[in-house]
Amino acid sequence: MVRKQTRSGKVRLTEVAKLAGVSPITASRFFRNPDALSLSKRERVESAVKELGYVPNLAARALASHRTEVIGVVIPSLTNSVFADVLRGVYDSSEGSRYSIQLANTRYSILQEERLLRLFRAQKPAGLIVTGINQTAESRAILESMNCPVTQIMEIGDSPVDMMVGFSHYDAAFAAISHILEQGYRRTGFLGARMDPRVQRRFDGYRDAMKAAFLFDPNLVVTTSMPTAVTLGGALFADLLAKAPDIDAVFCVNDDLALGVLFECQRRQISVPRDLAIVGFNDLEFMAAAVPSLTSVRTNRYEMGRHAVTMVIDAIEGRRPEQPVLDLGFQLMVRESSTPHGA
Amino acid sequence: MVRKQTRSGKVRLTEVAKLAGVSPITASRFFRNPDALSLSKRERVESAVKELGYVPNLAARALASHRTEVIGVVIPSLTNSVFADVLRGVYDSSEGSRYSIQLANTRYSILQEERLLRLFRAQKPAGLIVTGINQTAESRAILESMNCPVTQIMEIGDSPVDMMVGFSHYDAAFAAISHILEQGYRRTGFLGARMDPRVQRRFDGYRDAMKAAFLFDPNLVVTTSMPTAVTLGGALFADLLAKAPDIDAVFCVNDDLALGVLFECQRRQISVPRDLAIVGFNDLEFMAAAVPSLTSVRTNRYEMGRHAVTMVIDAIEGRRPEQPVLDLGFQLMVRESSTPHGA
DNA sequence: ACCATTATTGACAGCGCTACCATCGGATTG
DNA sequence: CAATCCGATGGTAGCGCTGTCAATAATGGT
Repeated sequence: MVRKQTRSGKVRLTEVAKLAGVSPITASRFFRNPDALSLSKRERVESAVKELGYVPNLAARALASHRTEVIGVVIPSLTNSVFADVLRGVYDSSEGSRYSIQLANTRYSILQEERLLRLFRAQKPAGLIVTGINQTAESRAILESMNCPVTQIMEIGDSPVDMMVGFSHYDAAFAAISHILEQGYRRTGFLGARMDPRVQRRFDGYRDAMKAAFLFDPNLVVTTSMPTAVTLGGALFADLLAKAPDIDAVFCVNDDLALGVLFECQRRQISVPRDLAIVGFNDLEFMAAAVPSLTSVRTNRYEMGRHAVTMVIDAIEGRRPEQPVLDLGFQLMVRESSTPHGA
Repeated sequence: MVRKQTRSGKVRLTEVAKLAGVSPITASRFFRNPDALSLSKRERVESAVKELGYVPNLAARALASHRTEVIGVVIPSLTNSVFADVLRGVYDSSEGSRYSIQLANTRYSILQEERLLRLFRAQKPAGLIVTGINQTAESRAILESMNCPVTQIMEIGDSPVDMMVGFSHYDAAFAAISHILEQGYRRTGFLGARMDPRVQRRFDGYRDAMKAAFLFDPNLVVTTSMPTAVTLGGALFADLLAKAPDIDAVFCVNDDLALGVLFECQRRQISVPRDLAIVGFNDLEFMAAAVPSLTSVRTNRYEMGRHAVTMVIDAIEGRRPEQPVLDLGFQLMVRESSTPHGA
């Protein structure tokens, strides 16, 4: 029975209303605000919807209501597995809700970001999730003019456009370096790739922690604007060794680099952690499996994605969080690669 | 000047038409089929669009035209970095086109896939990209009823719904095993996680290659339905060693497992490749960086994403490829982990 | 020069839904 | 019991765009 109607062509809301014996507008309300209907009508509409296999026409809905049920997500990279985790959280949270996700990729270009935001504005999204806090002035203006909830993710800062969920990269790096220093290492190198704003803040944390111990030395720092890669970790480490042969520890801005360093050490017969400590960032799954296991800073990427969507949806539906900035923190995962005397 | 109009509110096509001195429908045609306009009108409309900062209302367009410019992409996982690469290709190809991507995640459930396809049907996408060739009968029926170009990706098979781009997982695994056997290894184990259809076909390739050499032994096979992970690679390898202590090689269905095996070998002081050969699948970036470097089967994931989108867009616009099935092949990347006597 | 044919253009009528406001009955109040 | 209010429901009028088809201008062939 269902089948026949479905096949015969489109079922409109009018048909549903007719079958349920209500006006189209009442049937419409069934979807947008079911609580406003009396129980009897609600049931009749519901069964009519089921019987006819009605599927709302989203375009018509958007046109008539001047709203969409799309949440835009702007991230800088699809390659970086960090964002894969965030996206998993985003999609997990959006499933089951009425909202769908529209993804856009800036490739780490703030101009591209501006362009994408302009595109999004034309689509009138119900909410928006953007990465980081370093938007251009124009981008911020667009965001503020959009008149929809916005969540900035990955890091937190002082002047949210609207809401934020993230953590302090500075603090995380500072904590990692403090741990290294506590273990007795003095000459800790810094390896950085793709120096985006968040990586830059990790560097600041490194620098300040080292300076606080009067151990900062520019020769210990090797960075590149190239995108990160395991191979690159080995290469940067080789550069670092050339500049500062006496290093006894390396802080890598991400785990790929750290793995590359570990492999390079194996190649050069450098004993980890005896001759060299290695600390990474993000705590990807392989860090615990490596031999020796690699210390890292765990970041709650999946939760970031989940919360970002939840916060946006809540705000869309009028339930604004009392705390617009959510700090998800980080955990220092101390493992063999930085504990020469055991953990 | 642009600014004032933009800010003042919505600019509709009517306004553009008025400024250009043409009828609204002519202005509309400027977007859908500019070649149908005379040069003078085209130029007038174009400059009016620019001057007013006109942005089309997609909802109205979709409602009036009964079409959208959305390409649906259905993949089984966001975690698996294999799909991250595919998605990169997908997004790269779609940028610059008029089409936008709508992503959906089945979590390896063909029932979820069915549900998602039903959702997509309601949205009338312009094209669709789905993963694999193992859809349910119902899913196939939906796909066929959708009346839009469909590309199946990741693998190829005999009865495409419409188009296909992928490679033979069977052949790839067969080639990998042939290489291992050529190197003189006899007892090659098989490690498999998340035995989805494509992984199953890799197993078939392994099994047949081993059988052809009269070396197949069920004790050499360890699989699990758990999702893949580096740690899991180590665990599965431990199981395998327990079942068959005399193995001299391991074929892993993906690179994460292979890396886990390598680490486990380091832990157990098993020399690779002298005591054990390791071969992975996909050729993620770290495989070349590992010590020893790890042999793998390179699959062209980024290109798969790119081609899938290109093929779908071409088909939407009436340029159907003469060859609906595109085999992107694979490359065996022979490295230290499987060449005891040097490469 | 005339007619057939093709390139351009425009008028009209919706697409399917919801915003807005009006209505109506019943509960609440003094 | 009238006045008031509120919750539930319906009528009307578009949202901004494009499909369809008719009208017109331009072109070419004889």
